[in-house]
Amino acid sequence: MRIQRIKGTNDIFGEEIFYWRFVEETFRKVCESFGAEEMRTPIIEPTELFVRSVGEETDIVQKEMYTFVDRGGRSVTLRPEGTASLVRAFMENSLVNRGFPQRFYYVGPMFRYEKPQSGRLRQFHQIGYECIGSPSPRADFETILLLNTFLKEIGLARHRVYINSIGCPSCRPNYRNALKEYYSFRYEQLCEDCKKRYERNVLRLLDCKVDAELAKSAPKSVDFLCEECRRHYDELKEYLDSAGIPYVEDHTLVRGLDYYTRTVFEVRHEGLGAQNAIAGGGRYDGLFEDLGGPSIPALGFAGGIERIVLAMKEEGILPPKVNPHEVYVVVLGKEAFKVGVELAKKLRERGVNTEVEIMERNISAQLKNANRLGARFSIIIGESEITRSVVLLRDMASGEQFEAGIDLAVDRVVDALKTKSS
RNA sequence: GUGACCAUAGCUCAGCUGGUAGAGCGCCUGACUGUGGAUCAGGUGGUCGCGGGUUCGAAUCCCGCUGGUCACCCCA
Repeated sequence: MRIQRIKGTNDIFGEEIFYWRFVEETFRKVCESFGAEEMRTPIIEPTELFVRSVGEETDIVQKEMYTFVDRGGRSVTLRPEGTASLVRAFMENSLVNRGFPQRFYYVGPMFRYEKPQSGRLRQFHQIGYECIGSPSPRADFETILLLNTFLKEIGLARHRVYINSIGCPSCRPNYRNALKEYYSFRYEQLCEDCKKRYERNVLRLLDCKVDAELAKSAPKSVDFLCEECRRHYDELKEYLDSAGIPYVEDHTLVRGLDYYTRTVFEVRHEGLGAQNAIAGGGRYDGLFEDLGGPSIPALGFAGGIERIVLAMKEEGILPPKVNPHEVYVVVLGKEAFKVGVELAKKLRERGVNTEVEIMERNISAQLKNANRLGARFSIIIGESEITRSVVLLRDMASGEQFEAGIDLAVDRVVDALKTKSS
């Protein structure tokens, strides 16, 4: 058997690549329009980084990380998410000195050892954004606004923004106790997994699908918020309302990463199936300290490119495409090839994507190839053209063709492409 | 990690209750020896995912493995 790709990974090419480029380029554009700069961090990090940030008890750390020992005996991990790396990089490069706030975005592959299904792969790709330094709900608002703007630019319509507040270290213990009390009376009704969660992390009980009914009438985190958290949450909603950004309060929304404080949010798409969260994030005011740094408030989100692309397809959104074969240069013979190469060079300098025949085929096969590739024009160069210093210009759509001097041919093709495509 | 369904030509699939492979599309060639897209003719193409078992005989039945898909779990 031939070697095949690793389970849960994908080759991306052809039509698919245009969706990806559109998502990535739109994200870059939107982030930069909000004042964010790009950051690229290694995809491999010390295992410790994720254990301390994402949380020892989380599923990600417990069973989903690509962790191995390198040749130097160090435990390293393929990043399962982007925030930890960015925070690490922020501290390691002393970026505090640049003042606040600082907005960053990133694009790249993440790795989680899970069983693949629709919208879930072992190597998947995220676009992410982090806003560092502001404790204000205005930062939360702006971050959600940015995400919303991006999704709108992509063209998505059938998605919803869900928000919740899970409090801070001072008020969450109260809530946790209330939840424990609530579930202690219903312990026997819980599914096996939830019985374990009851001990480890009660908050997780809320997003269990088996016990969803119980979660509906469970105590809500928003009812246990301290004064500060309460004000923060209310103000965020005020800004969202004022800006006309639609959202739904979901009191069962708790995220699977331990570093979140106060605001958490998620965007779900209705056309997607089980894995319907296309983006998610929240505030992480304690993360810098958890990683041994100063206390710096921050928040951010990540979106899954694969899932966003699925959502686009679901809604019938087509990305812009690039035709790498606008012009096909048909050459008949060695001298014609030399002339064709020169002509192609001039066209490329004018920004026209041009392919020159290198298979030494007959004219019929070359035109057939040009047609298949979707060339708008073919330029035919044979011996009779060379002796008269002309080329044949063929419009592939109409089949019309005429002779032109080489320099004139370049101008005419460039003009024709310009008028047609605009 | 658990479960269900699936795995035949480059692609989409057929192959009924076991008798050692077929279609459409694609690709190549020709009709059209310097003209593509339509049509027609011909050609290329598969140790039927891998390994084992039952059988005179397995693509077809059974078991295992690998991979895919979907769901659980969790998340992007």
